[in-house]
Amino acid sequence: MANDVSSRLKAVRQLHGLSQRELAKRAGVTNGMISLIEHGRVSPSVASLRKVLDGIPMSLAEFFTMEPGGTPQVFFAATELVELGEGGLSLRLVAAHRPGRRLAILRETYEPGADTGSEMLSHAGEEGGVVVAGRVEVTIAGQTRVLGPGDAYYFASTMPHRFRNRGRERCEIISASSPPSL
Amino acid sequence: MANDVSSRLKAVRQLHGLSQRELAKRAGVTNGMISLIEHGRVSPSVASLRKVLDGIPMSLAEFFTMEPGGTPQVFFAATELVELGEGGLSLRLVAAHRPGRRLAILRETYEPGADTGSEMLSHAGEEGGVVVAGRVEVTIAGQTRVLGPGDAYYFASTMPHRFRNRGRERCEIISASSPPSL
DNA sequence: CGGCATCGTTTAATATCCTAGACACCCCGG
DNA sequence: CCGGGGTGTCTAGGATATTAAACGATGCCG
Repeated sequence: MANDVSSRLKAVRQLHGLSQRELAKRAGVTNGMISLIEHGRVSPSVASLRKVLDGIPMSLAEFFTMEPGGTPQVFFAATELVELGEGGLSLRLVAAHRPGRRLAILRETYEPGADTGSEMLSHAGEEGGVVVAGRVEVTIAGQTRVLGPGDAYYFASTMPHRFRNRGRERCEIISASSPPSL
Repeated sequence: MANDVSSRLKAVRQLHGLSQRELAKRAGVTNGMISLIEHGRVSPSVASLRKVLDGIPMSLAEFFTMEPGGTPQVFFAATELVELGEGGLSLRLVAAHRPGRRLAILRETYEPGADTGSEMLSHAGEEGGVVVAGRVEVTIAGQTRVLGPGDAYYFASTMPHRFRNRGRERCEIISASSPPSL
């Protein structure tokens, strides 16, 4: 019910504090049309919807991607220990209890010798991160590099990848992936 | 050129190895309509486009989000200084030069007194982050909290939000948002 | 109370989309 | 040479979206 164009548009318009007429004027369409759309009495053409969203402004991608009034909660989120890894690898997931999220944000801690495993990881989506402390050896699609504090990485998760701490001090990374791989 | 519905649909259809007629049959529309859309001679209604995409199948969000012909590269990414903020706020974006990414990963530094501004931010998508150093006052949809090292947050970006460093030391956050707000 | 502003809704006429069906083309097998 | 099956394109007419303008409801001020 909150997944169709009508509800989304109404939600988005009200969130930006615009009246039907005001939005219509900015978008260069009529107020009546906005009323009809928001009531689901018509299904606007993509061209019209784009014009309307330009008045907000918001892209079509944003519009269809956004979480419609669903349950957009506020979180001062806890980080939850997720698990695993052959010794010395610990992952803490931000907002783990929130299913349906678009993002997985992780605090990864690699003790000396920790390793994501000898067989390369590969999954859908994209991911990236920033090294906060220590050093880590990153291998992506055959290329290997050692990253230190302040260094960053970003890649399509379909590329085979592996992380190892070959140094002597603990390494910490903040990473994110979308869609969530955890 | 590759940003309108016509090019996107054609790309997506061919990527799935479907002819206009075959897609039309699966979607329950006519082949002529698909031809018209792919030529930009009409701008389909959202309802029609949804029906067409159901035949792929693909959601509207995916359709408008996807990078047509994108080449997802591997990155040991540089962080690029983005700008701004009333004094003392600096943002470093990971893989800034990669358009069409699904994620924006930021290294945010708040000098004492730095502030995202008195008028609340609000946009599509979701975002979250982890505080790496210092303290920051976060206000989301009316609720205010002070977060320190190791604390995390996560929320729908449509909620009005604001970040301020009211302490005496520099604060650093690693954050991520999807779809990218920068 | 009346007057004036805003709001969202509705209606008749017009512009646009969408369908059904024909058309032109190409390739392969008779 | 003439079918048959595939492709994408085009046109006429019915279906639907969109406009322009009127309507009723609310709130505020004199």
